[in-house]
Amino acid sequence: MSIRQRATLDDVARLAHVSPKTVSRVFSQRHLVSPATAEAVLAAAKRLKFRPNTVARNLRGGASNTVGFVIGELLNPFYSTVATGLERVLADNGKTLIVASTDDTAEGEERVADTLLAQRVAALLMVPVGEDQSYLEGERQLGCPVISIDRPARNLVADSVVLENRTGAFSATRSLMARGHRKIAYICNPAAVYTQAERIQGYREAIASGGRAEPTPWERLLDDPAANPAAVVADLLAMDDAPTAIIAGNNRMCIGALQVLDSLEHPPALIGFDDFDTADILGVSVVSHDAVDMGRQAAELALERIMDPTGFTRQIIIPTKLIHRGSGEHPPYA
Amino acid sequence: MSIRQRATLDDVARLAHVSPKTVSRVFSQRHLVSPATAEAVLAAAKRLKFRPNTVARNLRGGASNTVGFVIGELLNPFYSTVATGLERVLADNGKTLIVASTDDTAEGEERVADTLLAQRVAALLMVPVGEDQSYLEGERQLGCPVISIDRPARNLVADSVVLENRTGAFSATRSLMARGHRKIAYICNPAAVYTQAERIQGYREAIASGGRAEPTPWERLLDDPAANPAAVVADLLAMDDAPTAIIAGNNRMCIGALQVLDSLEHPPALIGFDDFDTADILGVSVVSHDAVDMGRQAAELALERIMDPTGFTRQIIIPTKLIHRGSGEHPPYA
DNA sequence: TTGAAAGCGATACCAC
DNA sequence: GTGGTATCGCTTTCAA
Repeated sequence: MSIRQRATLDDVARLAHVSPKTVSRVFSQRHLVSPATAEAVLAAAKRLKFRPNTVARNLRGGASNTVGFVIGELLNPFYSTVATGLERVLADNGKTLIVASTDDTAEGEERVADTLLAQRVAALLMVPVGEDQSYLEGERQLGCPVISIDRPARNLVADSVVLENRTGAFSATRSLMARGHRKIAYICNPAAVYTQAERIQGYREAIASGGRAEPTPWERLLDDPAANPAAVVADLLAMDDAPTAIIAGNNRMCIGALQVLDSLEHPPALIGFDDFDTADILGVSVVSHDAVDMGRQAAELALERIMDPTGFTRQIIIPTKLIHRGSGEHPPYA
Repeated sequence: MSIRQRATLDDVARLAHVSPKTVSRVFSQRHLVSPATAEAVLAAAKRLKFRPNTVARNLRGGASNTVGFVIGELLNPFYSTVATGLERVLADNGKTLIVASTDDTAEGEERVADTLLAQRVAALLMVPVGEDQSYLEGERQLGCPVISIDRPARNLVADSVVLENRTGAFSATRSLMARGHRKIAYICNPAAVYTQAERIQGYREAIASGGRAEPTPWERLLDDPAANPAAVVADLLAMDDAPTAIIAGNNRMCIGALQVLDSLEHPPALIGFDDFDTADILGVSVVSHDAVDMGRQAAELALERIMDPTGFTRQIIIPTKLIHRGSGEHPPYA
């Protein structure tokens, strides 16, 4: 199984008896070449199995046709869904998507961003993990736009696309209150991220709007990746003054809660954040959003910035929506 | 917010009063440069915010440090899970992952593969969609290895990583038979893909091993993306001779079946293919597999082939495992 | 409409 | 240890 040589533009030119430049034109500005010449060139290209090299092509321009996406963990369905939206828009615009994971660490983020920048991505999309993205400021000034997804970047001028977290949590809480709940818990893990800070805020505002001044004793803001969601819920329910309703700050906590609630005769009401496949079967009410659209909008923002790196930065807010499926609509059982 | 120029290796050389070649060495073969010179170069590089350009670097070598992954739909958790495994191994080996979706069409596959090959990916990983991948034969001979994931490529010499589909379906069927089931249905959509062909085969073999020669009347092999899984199940259950157990050939069909079964007092037994997040909560027995590992193995195969494009192709089989959770272990209710 | 020549940013080969 | 020089594959002036 021998390895042949790859044909270059020059090879094609030679075979077609034209100059390299003409071949180049055939593959980029066909209309500037006479039909006869073009045909001859294409025939030669075909015979040699010639394929233009995008990399060499972009070497001139400075930036490539690739866009980087720095993500915590592709395994997380939320991010892979965002990636789907990104990829669709980018592909439609002749760009390809490079994905790189940070393992959810700040060092990982910087390392990975570095790799992507070395590839001269035309734009850098990222879900920030670290506390500080100022290390990207130089690149931004060098013309590589940065778009922050799901959480705003810190100490860096960057466009961002985030969810309507606060309002989402607020509505969920108010919805429970409207059904008579007064003892509403909020559980999440990890808690030290922008999205949770916002959601907690929304929860607290709703609680406060009900006349309660001090924070509730039912907040469980964990920050231990190893923590067992089910145990947290079990603890809450064992309280003397147990909550009659629970808001789960994310997917994992919601599913963890379900494991406990499933076996109860009179479970507390439950509303999750982030929709999931079997939520309708399980009758779980959730604060939902369109993550594909989030990716799409981020990609469009990126394309816009690639065209024009100057101009004011923008923040796009993706709406959230409370979906009623039963688990969050019954009154307190006590 | 002015756009500055990006510093090149030459700029650094000039500032450090050394030749470009020396700068190059500092960034690739540091040990060949005297510590003093290296330090001076690094200082200059830092001042100019110099970052080596991977693209230009790879221009010489012929192939890049990128690996392409052609996928039907990143939205499908199975594929995004595979992508996770891929990315981890590739990142550990200094390669970056480019993902591109085909929208599950053969034309899409070819178009997307073309884009990736034009980027000179060092290897092409793909979940084949079309009926024929012979169009890649030329590239393979040109030194770009192709690794087929989840289904073997057709008319193309390529390594592949697939699941133990047949045995998985066989075990599931036998397990149901061991619990007294004789009327076992198999439902899937789409049916015209390798994985389903294999699983159906395993199902039939198990049925045959029970002494039944002719095919069962409970096979529902659909090929209509718009078909409603729940309706298929409802139809089955409405039969005079309704099945007492159902095997769902994939995730979507399994969840569709659940929607119907959930409301029945004496539902038929159910075993799904592909695990999912809430399967344990719902008590759904499934034929499970490790998709992250699948990606990992595919990536390792790719790296191996990049090093040595010759040699025999291999097929790696990822084991499947029947997980008992209740839905598939009860006897027939009739 | 077509072509010659000079890069793009880095590396490799070969001297010193 | 260090430096010239050609080169990777293509595109962009600028002429013809």
